Amino acid sequence: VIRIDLARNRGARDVMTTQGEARGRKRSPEVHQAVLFATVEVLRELGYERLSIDKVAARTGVSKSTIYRWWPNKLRLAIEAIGHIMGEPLQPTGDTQADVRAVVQRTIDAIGDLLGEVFLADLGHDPDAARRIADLVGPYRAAHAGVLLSAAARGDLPYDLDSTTVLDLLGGIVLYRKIVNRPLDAILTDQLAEMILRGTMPHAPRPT
Amino acid sequence: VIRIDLARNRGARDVMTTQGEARGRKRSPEVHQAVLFATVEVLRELGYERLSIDKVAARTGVSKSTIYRWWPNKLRLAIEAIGHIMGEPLQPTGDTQADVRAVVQRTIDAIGDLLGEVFLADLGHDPDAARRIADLVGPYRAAHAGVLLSAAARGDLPYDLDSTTVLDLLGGIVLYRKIVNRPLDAILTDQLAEMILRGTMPHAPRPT
Amino acid sequence: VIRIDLARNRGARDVMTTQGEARGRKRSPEVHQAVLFATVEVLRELGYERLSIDKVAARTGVSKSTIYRWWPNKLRLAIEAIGHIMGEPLQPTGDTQADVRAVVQRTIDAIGDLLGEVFLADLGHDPDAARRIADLVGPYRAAHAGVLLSAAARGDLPYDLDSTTVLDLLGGIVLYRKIVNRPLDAILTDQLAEMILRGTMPHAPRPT
Amino acid sequence: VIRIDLARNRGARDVMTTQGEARGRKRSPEVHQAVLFATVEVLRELGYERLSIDKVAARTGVSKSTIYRWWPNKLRLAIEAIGHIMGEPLQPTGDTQADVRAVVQRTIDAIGDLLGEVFLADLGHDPDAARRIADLVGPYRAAHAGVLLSAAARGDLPYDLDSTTVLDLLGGIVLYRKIVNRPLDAILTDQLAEMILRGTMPHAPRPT
DNA sequence: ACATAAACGAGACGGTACGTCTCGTCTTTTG
DNA sequence: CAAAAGACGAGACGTACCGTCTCGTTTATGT
Repeated sequence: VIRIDLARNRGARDVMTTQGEARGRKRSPEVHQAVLFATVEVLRELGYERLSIDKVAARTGVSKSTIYRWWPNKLRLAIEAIGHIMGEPLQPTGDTQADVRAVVQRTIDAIGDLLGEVFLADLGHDPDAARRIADLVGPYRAAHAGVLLSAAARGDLPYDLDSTTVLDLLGGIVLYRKIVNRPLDAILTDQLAEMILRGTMPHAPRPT
Repeated sequence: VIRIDLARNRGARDVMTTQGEARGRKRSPEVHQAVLFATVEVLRELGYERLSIDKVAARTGVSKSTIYRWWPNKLRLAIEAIGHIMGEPLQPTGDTQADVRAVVQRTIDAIGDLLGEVFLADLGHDPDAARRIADLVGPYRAAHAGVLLSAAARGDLPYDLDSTTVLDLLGGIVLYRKIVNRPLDAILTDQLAEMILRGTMPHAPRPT
Repeated sequence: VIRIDLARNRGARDVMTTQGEARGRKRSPEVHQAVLFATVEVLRELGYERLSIDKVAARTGVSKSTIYRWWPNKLRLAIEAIGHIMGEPLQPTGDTQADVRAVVQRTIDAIGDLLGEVFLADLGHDPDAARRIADLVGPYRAAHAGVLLSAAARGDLPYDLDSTTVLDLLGGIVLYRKIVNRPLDAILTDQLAEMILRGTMPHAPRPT
Repeated sequence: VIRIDLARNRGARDVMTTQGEARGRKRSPEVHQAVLFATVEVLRELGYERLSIDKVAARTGVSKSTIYRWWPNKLRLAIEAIGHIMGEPLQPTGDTQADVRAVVQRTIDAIGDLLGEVFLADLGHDPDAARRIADLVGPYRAAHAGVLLSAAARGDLPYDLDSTTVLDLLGGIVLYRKIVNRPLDAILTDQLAEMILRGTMPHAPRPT
C-alpha cells in the first residue's frame, strides 16, 4: 500500500512538464506514480474487472477527482499503468532460435500477466480505447515482427511469413490459456517456438 | 423483441419434462425460450458487458424474479443462451482436409460470435462458472479433438499431435482477433487449416 | 407448529359447511383450523407486519393457494383468525362498577393483544377491510356500549353519555400504549375505570 | 411534483451549514428539501405503507443513492419529513381553558394528519426507530405536559394529574379514529377539552 | 506582495444494475 | 373438485460502482 504524503511534495517540480510557461501548481509526480503503482497492484490482486477507481483512491490517499483529472476512465488508467511496467521492446540478436524463443517468452510474460487483463476489458464505452491498446502494444508487436522478418530475410523462416497472424497466434493462445486457466509453462514456450521455427504443430512432449 | 403472452400458455405442456411425477405448475417453455432468445439478441447487439438481467426482463416481459429463479446471474444465463444456439458438435467425415477446415471454421464461427463474449466475462463472482463454460465447450472441443486425432491415426497428421494445444491456438487467435477487431475471414481459415495440415506457418496470401 | 396430515382427512366432512347439498369435495375443517391457529401463532410471535401467507403455509403444510382460496389476503385472514379466539362478548351483571371495570379490562386484553395488530394493518388494498374489522369488533363494542348505557339508564353514569367516544378513548389509549410500548397494567385499568365511573382524569397513583 | 434542477444549484451556499471547516461539496439544500417535501406529499396522498423510496426518487428527480446516503430507510425518512412540517411546540398562555383546547387541537392536527401515519409503521427493522419517533414527538409532548401541569399548579386541574396518561388518551383516541375513519371534528375537540377541564366524560352534543 | 491559475482532497450527486424479497395470481397434477 | 406444488408478474428493497460535479485548500508561478 502506497499512501503518499503530499506534505513532502513541497518544492517538487519539473517532472513530466513539457516546458516553461506553465502557470499554477504543478502536477505532483508522487501522485502520478502512486496511482499507477496502486493500479498495478490492484490489477495483480483482483484483476481488471474488480479494479475500481475508488479502490485506487482509497489505497493511495489520492482523491477520485484527481484520478479522473488525468485518466478519463479505468480502462485508460489500466492501460497506462501496464505500459508503465512493460520494459523495453526486444532487441534482436541475430540468433534466430534465441530471438524467436524470446518473442514467445515475452508474449507469455506480458499477456499472461497484466497485459492480458486489459484485453478482457469492455471496450464499448471508450471509442478509442482500442487505439490506445494498439498504441500500447504496438512497439512490442513491431519489435517482434522485426525479429521474425529479419529471420525471414536471413532465410531462417519462410520469406513470406505473415508476421501479424503469427503474433496473433501467440497472443491468442496465451490469452486463451490465461482465461481458461491452463498452464503457461516451459512446455508451451517450447511448443510455440518450435512451431514457428520448424513448422511442427504442437506435439506431446517426449519422455526424456 | 420477443414479448411473450402467457395467456396463450394455457394448456402448454410436455416441454423439457423428463417425465411423470412433477407436481405444481410447469415451467413455462415460452418464458424459458423467450429469455434465452432475448439474451442472445442482447449479446449480439450489445455484447456481454452490457447485457443485463433488467434488459432481458424488459425486452421479454418476463419478470426479473422469474429470470433469477432459473439463472443465478447473468453469466450463467449467457452460458445457457449461447449453448442454446450452438448446434451439434462436428461429425468427422474421414476426409482429413475437409474435417480440419470444418474444425477451423466452426471455431471461427463460434468464438468469433457469441461464444467469444462469454470468455470475456468476469469469472470471479461465480466460483463454478469456469466449470460451466468448460461444460459448454467440452463437447465441441472433444469433437474437434476427435477429428484431429483420427486424422493423426490415419497418418494424415503427426501421430503425437497435442490436440489440446492446437485447439487452444485456434480458439486463441479467434478470440484475440475478435477483441482487437482484426478480420476473421476466409484468409484466416485458409491459413489456419493449412498450418494444421501442412505445418506451414501463416504466410501472406499469394496474388492469384 | 401445527403440521396437518390430510391423509387422516379421508372421510372428514360437513364441518363449517352451510348445509347438506354441497357438491364435490368438502372444505377440509382441519385445514381451516390449522390455518387459523397458525395465523394466531405467527401474529403473536411476529406481529401483523411480518405475518405472511407463505409463513402460514410453511408452518401448516397447507399450500398457499388453498389459503388464498379461502381468504383473499392476509388482512382478512388475520381478521378471521383473531375473531376465532376472541371469546364471547361481555354479559352485563348490573353491578355498574364491576361492569365498567370489565369493559376496560376486555378492551385492554383484546386490543393490547392481537386485535391491536390488525389496526396497524394497511387498509388501502382491500376497500372493505375496514368494514370487516367493524364487523369483527361490532358485537364487542355493542356489548360494551350496552353496559355503559344501561348503567346510564340506572343513573350510575351521565344520562347522555357518548358511548362511542368513550369506547374510542379506551380503544385508543390501549392501542397507543401498545405502539409506544408503555405499560398496559392494573394502574391503567384503575385509572380508566375511575375516569368513566367518576369523571376523574387519570392521576398519579397514591402511595398505599 | 417537485422536480429539482441542480443546474441552478451553482453558487448555492450557507444553508444548514453550522460553520466553516466543511470540506468537499456541500449537501445540496434543494435536494434535501425536495426529498422531504415529496415524502410529505406521498404520505398525504398514499399513506406510509405505500410510501416508497423509489417513488420519492422518481418524483423529485433525486437519485435513490442520494436518498439512501442521508436516510437509512423509509421510516427514518418519514420521521424526518414529518418533523420538518410540525411547527413549533405550543407556548402556554396561562389561560387554562384556551391552553387545554390548544393541546387537544394540536394533537388532533398532528396525529390526525401525518404524524399518525408513522405510528402505523413497522418498527421491527430499525431497532432505534422507536427512539427516533420518541425524539420527534418528545418536545411536543413535553410542551403539552407543561401546559397541563402548570394549569394544575394554578389549581385549574387536579394537582396530581397523570399528564402522561392524559396525553396518551388524547393521542390514542385521535389515532384510533383516524384508523377507523371516524370524524376528528370540532365536536371531538369540545368533548376532549371539556373532559380534561371538567372531568365530564364525553356526552352527546346538546341541540342548540 | 499579491493576484492568478492549476492541482488536489473531500465528498455530494444522478444513473444504472445488481440480487433479494414478498405479495397475490395462475397453472398443473394428485387424491 | 379440493388441495399441494410451485411458476409467474409486479415492484420495492438496499448495495455497489461509475463518472460528474462543486467547493475549499494548497502550491506554484508571474506581475
